[in-house]
Amino acid sequence: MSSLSPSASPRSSSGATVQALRAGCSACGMHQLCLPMGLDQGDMQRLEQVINRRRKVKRDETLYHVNDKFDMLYAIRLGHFKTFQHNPNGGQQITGFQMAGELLGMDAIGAGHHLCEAVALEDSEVCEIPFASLEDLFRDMPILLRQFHRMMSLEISREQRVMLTLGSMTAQQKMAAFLVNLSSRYVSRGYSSTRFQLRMTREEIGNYLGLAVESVSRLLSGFKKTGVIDVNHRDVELLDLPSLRSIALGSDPCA
Amino acid sequence: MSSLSPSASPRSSSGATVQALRAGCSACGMHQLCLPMGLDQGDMQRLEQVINRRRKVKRDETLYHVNDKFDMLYAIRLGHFKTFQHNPNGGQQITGFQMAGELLGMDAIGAGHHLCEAVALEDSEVCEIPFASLEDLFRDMPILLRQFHRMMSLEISREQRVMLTLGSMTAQQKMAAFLVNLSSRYVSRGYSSTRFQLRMTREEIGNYLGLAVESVSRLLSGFKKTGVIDVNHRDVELLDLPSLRSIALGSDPCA
DNA sequence: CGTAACGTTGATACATCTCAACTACGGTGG
DNA sequence: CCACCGTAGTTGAGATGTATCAACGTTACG
Repeated sequence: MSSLSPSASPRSSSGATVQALRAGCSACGMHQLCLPMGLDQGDMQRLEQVINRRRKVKRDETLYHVNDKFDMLYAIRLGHFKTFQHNPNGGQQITGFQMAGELLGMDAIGAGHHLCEAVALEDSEVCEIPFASLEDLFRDMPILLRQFHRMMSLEISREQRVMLTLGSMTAQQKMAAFLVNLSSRYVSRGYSSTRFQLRMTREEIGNYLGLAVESVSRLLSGFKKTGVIDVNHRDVELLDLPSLRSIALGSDPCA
Repeated sequence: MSSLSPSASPRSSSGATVQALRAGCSACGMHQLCLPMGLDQGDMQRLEQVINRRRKVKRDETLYHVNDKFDMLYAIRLGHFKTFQHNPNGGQQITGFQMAGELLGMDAIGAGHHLCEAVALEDSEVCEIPFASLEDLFRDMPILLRQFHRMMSLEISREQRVMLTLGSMTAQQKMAAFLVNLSSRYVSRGYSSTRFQLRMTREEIGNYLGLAVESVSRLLSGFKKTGVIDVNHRDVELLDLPSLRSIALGSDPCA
């Protein structure tokens, strides 16, 4: 593929499309969750200027590989990703599922190159944010800096919750916690808290939670049988969110 | 206890002691690992000025609790800590063991209050760094900012490695990886790569690795029997670091 | 329409936990 | 200084949650 298609030029007859492509943070539905949170109009425009382009990433396509040089952060504009580390046996350990408004690549700042791989779970779109330019903005945009620190910190605490899950929960608790977590993240994006589609395979869920595929399947079937959820393929409905929460907390109301 | 002992006053006949107490980052052995890494003399002094005091934390004493308001980061000057989350059953899930030169509290920036608890594993000492003052310094100390980002990022990738450990390793691999990790951290602090003291109990190791105490004990005994390590209580010697590494990677040379 | 990836369900195996008994150590008070 | 006691650690035997193996159903897609 060519690195720059002709239509990337700003002058074009189809103004609307280009506008949409050029449209930056202010027009993005994720801007209260993402890096521009809290910025005024002027600062947001300055931020938009450093985002050199938006990039479409097709399903199963890799956004970055392990050992790729780090120079960009990626803000997910649309779609879902998974990030994973390679374990020594050639397998992978998924460290997170990311959705619109979340930032990818923060783990690479320290090492200068990527330590994990990010793959799109569906056709997606990210904003490329050159980190060097972002650092320049930090100098005189303290609100932006603060939001960046917030996002890094939230990533740290997210991972701590995953450790808690992996280290001290039963399979059933893990599964319930996983569904509850997805639910709350969709809520904060304006979607239903009870109905959503799983963007990942059972195998990916199992990998993430430290469970076998078969266990994931059995657990979902079990939840369905006891009526706390309904599942058909990737479509999930959380019929009894409170019960699901209490299962996650270790008290099984249906035991 | 009184909040300020008389000897905290700068004027004192025992100049050396006071000097040591006042002495900031430049005199601290950890300064190439910690926040001041890469700063010139002047910048380091400005950083020292915002560190309002050093605080001793006795063994088993809590540095901060869950829900404590966040306003400080803590740089460990001396000693060891554990951080843990509370799991719903009243237990804890240890999310990390921290040693000198490492930063505590970064996970609280996002929420504004602490989400985990930090407890000293031995008599320790930390530098209190008011985060608001640190943010002020960031404005005109880009090198400091960069190092801060590095440290946050490294924390994210550290946690990802723990996820890999918890999610896809056998008990034996976890234990080997744990020892190898401690080893490498002691090396970068100038200590032996093969001889060190465990600062935590078997129970804490097990909790961290998602294993029962008894399993930890059996694994250590097993390693001792096959000659890859020597253990006596908290004293460990890694007799065959390469073997230990390959056990961690999944290939057991002694199987 | 065929094929491969995905998902489900059952039977069995096994890694690790749990329970239990015991030992060793370190601090404390007599 | 010694005896005591509680905590930490070890080891064994048995229980169990989850993985593994195997067979099969289902969906998506070329």
